[in-house]
Amino acid sequence: MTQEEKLQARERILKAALQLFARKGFFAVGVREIAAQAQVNISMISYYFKGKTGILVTIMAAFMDQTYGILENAIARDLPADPKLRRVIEDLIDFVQDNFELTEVVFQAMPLDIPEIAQQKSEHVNHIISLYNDLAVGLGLEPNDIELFTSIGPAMISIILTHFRFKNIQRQIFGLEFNSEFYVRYKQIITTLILDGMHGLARIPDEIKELHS
Amino acid sequence: MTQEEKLQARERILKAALQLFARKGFFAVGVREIAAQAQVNISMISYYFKGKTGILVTIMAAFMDQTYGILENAIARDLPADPKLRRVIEDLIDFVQDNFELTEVVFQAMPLDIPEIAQQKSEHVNHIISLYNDLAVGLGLEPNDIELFTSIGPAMISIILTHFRFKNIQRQIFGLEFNSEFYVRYKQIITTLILDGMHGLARIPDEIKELHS
Amino acid sequence: MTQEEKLQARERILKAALQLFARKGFFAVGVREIAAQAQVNISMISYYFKGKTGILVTIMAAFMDQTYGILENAIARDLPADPKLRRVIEDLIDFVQDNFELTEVVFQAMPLDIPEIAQQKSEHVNHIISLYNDLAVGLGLEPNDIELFTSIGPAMISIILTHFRFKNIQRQIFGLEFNSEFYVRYKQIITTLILDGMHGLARIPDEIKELHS
Amino acid sequence: MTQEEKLQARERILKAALQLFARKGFFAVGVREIAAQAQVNISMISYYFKGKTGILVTIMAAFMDQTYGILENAIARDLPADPKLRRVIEDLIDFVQDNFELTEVVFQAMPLDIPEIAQQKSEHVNHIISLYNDLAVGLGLEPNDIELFTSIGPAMISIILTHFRFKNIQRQIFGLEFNSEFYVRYKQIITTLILDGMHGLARIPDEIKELHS
DNA sequence: CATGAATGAGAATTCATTCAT
DNA sequence: AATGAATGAATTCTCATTCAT
Repeated sequence: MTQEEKLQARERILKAALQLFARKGFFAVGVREIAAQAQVNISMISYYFKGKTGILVTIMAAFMDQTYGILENAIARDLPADPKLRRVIEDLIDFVQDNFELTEVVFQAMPLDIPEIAQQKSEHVNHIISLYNDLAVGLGLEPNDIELFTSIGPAMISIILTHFRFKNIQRQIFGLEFNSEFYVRYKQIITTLILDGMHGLARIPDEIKELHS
Repeated sequence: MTQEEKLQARERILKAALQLFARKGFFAVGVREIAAQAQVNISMISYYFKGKTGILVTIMAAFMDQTYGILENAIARDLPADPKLRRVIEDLIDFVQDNFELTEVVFQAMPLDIPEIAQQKSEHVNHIISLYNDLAVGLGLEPNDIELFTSIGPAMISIILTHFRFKNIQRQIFGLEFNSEFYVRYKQIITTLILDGMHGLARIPDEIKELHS
Repeated sequence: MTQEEKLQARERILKAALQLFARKGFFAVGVREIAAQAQVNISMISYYFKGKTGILVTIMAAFMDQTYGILENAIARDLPADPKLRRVIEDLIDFVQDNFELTEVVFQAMPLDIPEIAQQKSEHVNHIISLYNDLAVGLGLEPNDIELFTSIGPAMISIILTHFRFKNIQRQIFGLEFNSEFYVRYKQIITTLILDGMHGLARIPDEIKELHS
Repeated sequence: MTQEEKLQARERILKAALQLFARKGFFAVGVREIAAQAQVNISMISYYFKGKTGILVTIMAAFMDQTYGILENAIARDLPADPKLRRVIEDLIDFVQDNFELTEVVFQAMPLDIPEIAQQKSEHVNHIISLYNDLAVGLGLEPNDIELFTSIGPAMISIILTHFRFKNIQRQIFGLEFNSEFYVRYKQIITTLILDGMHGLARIPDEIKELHS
């Protein structure tokens, strides 16, 4: 047990940091707080991660590793476009539900000026856009339509994430229980919202043509 | 001029804080930095706002004042459901575009543990849900379907906001110019996405019925 | 009195730092120690000097300002070479005696890797060499003989400084009192040592010629 | 080879410490840095030297051992005073050139408040003064003229050392190459400077007598 | 209204050393 | 003999705020 605990010091720090960053934001959390929650000596944070920012870098890397795997698997599936997109969305919902804190921290960090993660940020965006292109073609959208991607790309994940971000506030206000039944319906709502929305987008050019004729 | 500038000290602080909070996050910004950018003595922040958190409270209040006005006006319009929703979305896009920093700061702050703004946060959610109900009915959705609201309510605004959050990153990576032409198309994309998505949602119950028959 | 003390906070920090740096070395002294001795809040050090290294930068600048003045005055005197050099040396001894800590700190810092003072260091050396050239000519030495300068230039000041560096050790060991009588003789010893040494140097070329003939 | 390297761990620590202490000063260097440069585990420093200060004590002892040998050999030579002093100086220059880091570290440490080396420091000074007396007599100077010794004793070594201390700065500024040709001339300059200076000192009493007559 | 020096608590990090393995 | 994780004290610096002027 002691053996086991000692080996897990690094992991405990990561877990504690994830919880705290997600709840309070990266800059609002101090290393003392992380160390206390991880039941670890404060110095261990610099020892393992070379500073508070190092934890964030590690978190970003973990997020990217995991999401790429999920998305690539989903896209590789041999399915028609609609069910494939539906599966991608469902997988993403599962992922965000299972890794809400991870996702939240990353999305909080993305638009902030934190030089240490600038490179990871652009790598991530580049990676995501290549995956998006694969999906877009199947849905009748133009690939490499960067403007379209910048309009809806980040929106896809944020639609999902936002629900989880506001879960706590909504639980307090509405007294809702977000149980598994809720999430069965939630998945249906979100997949419908996105799929029908995307189909609508695919029709836009025609409508414009009609408009102009 | 000097006279005028002196009178604007409070405004300069607000403007500087808005910029910095949006770019770096509330906790990452110090009062010294705000004071420097506002070209104001540090003490003025405590003097005018009773502390750094006071600035945030003021910002939250300003956001709420403005958005309620816009939404209430939009909803009061005598229009069919679809065009009305379209106008609401367009108005929101205009608002976020014109007040990106304000919106960004508020959305950053919403899920964070900051006691001083807790009350404002729940007031805001309650207000929004009542406005949502008015719109939902017109679209054939059940009013007071809290579960549906918690699923898509926050998503609506975040779809829009996320674009603006990632604008800077995307500008750097893709070299895109987000000019007025872009935003004409952007509005069309987002309204289509949301309207078609919402219509899809309105059909769900029927599909389920068919499924069960 | 309180008035006066408050205004002197910056000066008290400088004085305390000077004493401590001279006695223990720059890196061996902590800001807490400086603040305690200066009877000043620790934060004041960052406030006035932007950090511990900032104190060193200020000290370096003060040393350079003062020594340039002295040397330029000495060199501008309308005197034959020998008495002029003698006066320069006597002025330097007076300066080091009056400003031992200042000189000691600067000479300790000169050969150390401290990036923040790198520029000051090279400015200083460049300035000194131009002053040296003026003196060299009068003594029958080649000006711009960089090799000669690098051999004896730093030695001149260190001859003087070293006495003061070892004063404390020697006082403890030999029980000497270094009073004003001592320094009258000291001046005579050092000026003789240097003048006769420099004259010897001026004769070297001839001796070499003789050697080669 | 691995075997050999392992046995040299202690030596590698000493060598690394010497380099770093000389370049950055004793207190500016941390054990981690030493261990890293020596490619040795951090604990080894405490293991072999009982702490960072232990390295300094070892360095001081090594310096004293070596210099005493050199000076005693030089003084034991059966030569007239002038050539003997010249040889002493040349031997010292050779020593400092070959052991610059050792000398630099010791001279840096001499005036600093480090209790662990206080005893070594006074032993050293006592030893040096006895050697000085032997030389002084031959040059026509009074032995046991402590005042004279305190004036010029430390100066002798510092004249030499200072050149090496400022070598790096001067190399950067003047682009000089300090090759073996330079040091042939350097030896001539320094021996002349010191010998002629010392002869001048030997004449002082006469001049004073003449002055008073 | 405005200043800016001053405060003291708290920030992150680095330190030399120890200890179980 | 050697490792490297762990410690806790100490490091420098920054924080938001206050107060006398």
